[in-house]
Order: sequence, then structure tokens, then C-alpha cells
Amino acid sequence: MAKHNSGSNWINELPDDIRDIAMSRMSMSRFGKGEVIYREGQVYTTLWQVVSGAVRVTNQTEEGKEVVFAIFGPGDCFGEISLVDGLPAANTATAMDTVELAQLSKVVFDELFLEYPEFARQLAQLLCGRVRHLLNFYSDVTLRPLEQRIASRICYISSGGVGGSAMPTLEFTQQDLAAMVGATRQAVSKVLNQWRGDGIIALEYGRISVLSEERLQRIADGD
Amino acid sequence: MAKHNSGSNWINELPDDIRDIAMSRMSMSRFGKGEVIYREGQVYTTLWQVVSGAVRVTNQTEEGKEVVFAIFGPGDCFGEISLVDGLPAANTATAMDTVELAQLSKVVFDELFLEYPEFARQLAQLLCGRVRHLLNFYSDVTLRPLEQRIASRICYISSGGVGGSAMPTLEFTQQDLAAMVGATRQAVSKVLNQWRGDGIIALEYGRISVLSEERLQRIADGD
DNA sequence: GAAAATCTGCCATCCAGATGACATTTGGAG
DNA sequence: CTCCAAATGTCATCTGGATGGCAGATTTTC
Repeated sequence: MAKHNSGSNWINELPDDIRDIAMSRMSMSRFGKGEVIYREGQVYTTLWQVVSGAVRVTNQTEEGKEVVFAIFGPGDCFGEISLVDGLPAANTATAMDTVELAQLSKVVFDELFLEYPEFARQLAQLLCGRVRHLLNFYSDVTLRPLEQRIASRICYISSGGVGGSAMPTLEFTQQDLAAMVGATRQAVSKVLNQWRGDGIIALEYGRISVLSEERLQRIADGD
Repeated sequence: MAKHNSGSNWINELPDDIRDIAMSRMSMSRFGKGEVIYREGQVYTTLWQVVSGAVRVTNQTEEGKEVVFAIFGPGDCFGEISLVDGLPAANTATAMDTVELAQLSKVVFDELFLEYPEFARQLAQLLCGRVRHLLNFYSDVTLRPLEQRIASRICYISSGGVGGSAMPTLEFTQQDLAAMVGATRQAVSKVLNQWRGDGIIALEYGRISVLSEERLQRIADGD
């Protein structure tokens, strides 16, 4: 399956000259496992790009329930919403392991935005991608049963994901997957084990491997 | 309660000169009740703005289930996603009654985008608003019980909505509301009648009026 | 290597909300 | 004014998935 352009790694898709300027102006930072990169409710003026590691973007309730909006990997950008509209972040980003990030400040961002229409164009493209993903998620969670949601989410991630980095085996827990599709770990576990029995996927500690993307896709499409 | 800027009516928020150019280049059209303005799966090259009437943006399954993403009223813009990224529309827009629309073609849109950074800036702002709304919707539907979701959605719409037009009384059916919060008409009806008994809202045929926004807000916040 | 923490499989029970079915009310079309 | 389609109120029943709980497996930490 061809890797589709998720848009999350848009910096890399800018014309060479603009991309080089952007990259030359980025600074590096590093976060340890579990560290918060940005927190819901605060305003940020930075655009981040993952260099290595993985970042979880979530929302939590006081009671400890959680939604996972996205897991970003190398190449993916995030944090653009608060940067662009100046309002407090609507969610929280956490390092899933040791993470290296490149950051672009608002000052440089604004310069590039004003100077190069193509930069603005790519940003619009990125944002459209975000809207499309969320439309899908929302539509799925309200219209489709759990089994289909899990299947379609796994397909989605294993072939490009919210991030751009395609991962044939998903490197995160069943708990994370549950928080992505809006369900409990137990319910997800049950479905996954069913599929394992059918030889559609393989399960390991903290990892889900797709054996037959095709069969999974068929389940996602509602048999 | 102050009307908050939802961003959907961004054309009107452009600097005067740009706005005048945009408006002078828009053409008018009219749709009858139930007519489809754009349909899921097709590519569109038009930005629409509601002049009068109301537009429902939805997704449907073959079995007739439906999600309502937004209901747009006078001043609101819609249809920008397919216009900007050139991909097929992810949902369908339908006229809820007789609707007058102003339309801006892709050609003019692109001209303005290239010429005026402020135009691009406002577009980015609009898209950020869309992302934020959807993040909220998704988070709500996965984390909060039906009663809270209904309350928060009613508050949300009555004070600015996805569209920008604040409506103290919501001019749509319980079925529509149900399709917005991801529930059935019956479940929504039950909750609404409970609230009517408590004097929080008033119900008429095809209309929901908020009597105590404050109490509703408290329910939305989880008592 | 031992202890602590995390992840996983499984189960019995419960419940919010879906389903399906009707009767009633309302507004619009002729 | 009448008829019909659409919107609403209500109920009895069913069920997908949540809850809570526990034991075994795996990884990490010291």
C-alpha cells in the first residue's frame, strides 16, 4: 500500500528553498519519557517537529479517562493550532519515550508566513488534513460499531496514520488504541484476540502487528 | 453572554479593502428546501457564504444513520476544505429551507490568497476554529455522558455555534440535535422533557428555546 | 536477579442508551 | 378545511460495551 500524504510532515514538503530556511532556523530540544511538551489551557508560540521518538496528543478528564487524538512520529509536526490562532491549547502533548524535537518560533513562523505564500498554502493544507481526520473520527465514533472502528483505525495508522510515518506494526499499547477509538481496554482486547485467532493480526507486549491488512480493511468497511 | 467569534464568518472579518474585493467578486445562487449544495465524494472549487437560510452539513450511512457536523446560518462560510486541498468533499451540505448563497470561485480565492497574506491568515484562523470544534466534539462524545453532551451542545449553539449566528432559540428538530451529539431522537427527547419540567428550556414543534443558559451550562460542566 | 510496575487475558455483572412500536400533535400543501 | 408528512412523547425490551476485579506475563528498575 502506498504511503499517503498525511500532511503532518509538511515542513519536509515545502519547496526546497523555503524548507531550508525553515530548518536552518529551528532549534532542538529533548524530552524524557512521560514529560509534558505542552499542556492544555496554556498558549504556545512554538511549532514542533518530531525528530526521533513518539508524542501522544491527548485530552483527559479529572477521573482519569483519556482520549488520544494522535500519536506523532519522526517527521510529524504538531502544536500549530495555538501558534496560529493564539488561543490556549485544547489538548496535551506528552513524550512516549525519549523524544528529540526541532522547534520553530512564532517570530520565524510569521516571517515565513508573510514572505512566502507557498508556506501559507502548506499550512492550510496541513490544517485541512487535521479537519478531515477529525471529521472521520467523529463520524466513526457515532456511526460505527467498535469492531469496525478498531479495524479502520489500525489500518489508518499502519498505512500512514495521523502522523505521516507508516508503521506496519503499531508500537503502542491496547490501552492507547482503546483511548483512540473511544472504548475500554477490555473491549479492545477482546476484539484483538478474536482477530489474532483468525490470523489477521499478531499481538506482543506493547505492540500490534498487522498480518493481513486486506482482511482488516474488509472488517473496517463493514464486511 | 457575549457572542464569541466562531470564525465561520471570516469573510466579514477581513480588513475592509480585502473584504470589499472579495464581496464584489462573489456571485449569488439560491437553493430550495432539501436541495444538495455539495455532495460527499466530489471535488468542489467554490467557497460558499450563507446570505439567508440555514445549511446542514452531514455524513450518512447506507442504512440511513446520520451525523450532523454543523448547521450554518447567515454570514457563515463553508465548503473551504475541498476548495483548499483539492480532495473530494468529506460530507454533504443540504439546504434546510430556501437558502441564498454567495459564492467565491477558486480562481478569485487563489488570487486573494497569493496577493494578501491577511487573507491567508484569516483562512488559517478559520481552519483552526474548525479543528478546535471537532476536537471538542470528539472528546465529548468519547468522554461524557449523553446529558452533558446535549447540554453543552445547546449552550454552544445558542451562544455562537459552529456557525457564528447566535440563536437563543434553536431552529431545528430534536432529530437534528440527536444527530449532532451522536444519539437517538428518543434519548434526546427524554432528556429535553426532563429539562422542560425543570423550567430550563421550552419546547415547540421544530424549536428549542433556552430559558436558563446558566443552569444548562452547569449541567454541561457535570453539575 | 529480585522487586516493582506495566501490560495483557478473561470473566461476571451492570447499565446507558439503542431499538422498535404507537399514539398524538403540528404545520404545510392542496 | 382537509389531508398528509413530519415532529414529538412515551414505553417495554434488548444489548454493546462499561465496570471492577484478578491472575499471569513481560519489562523495567535497582
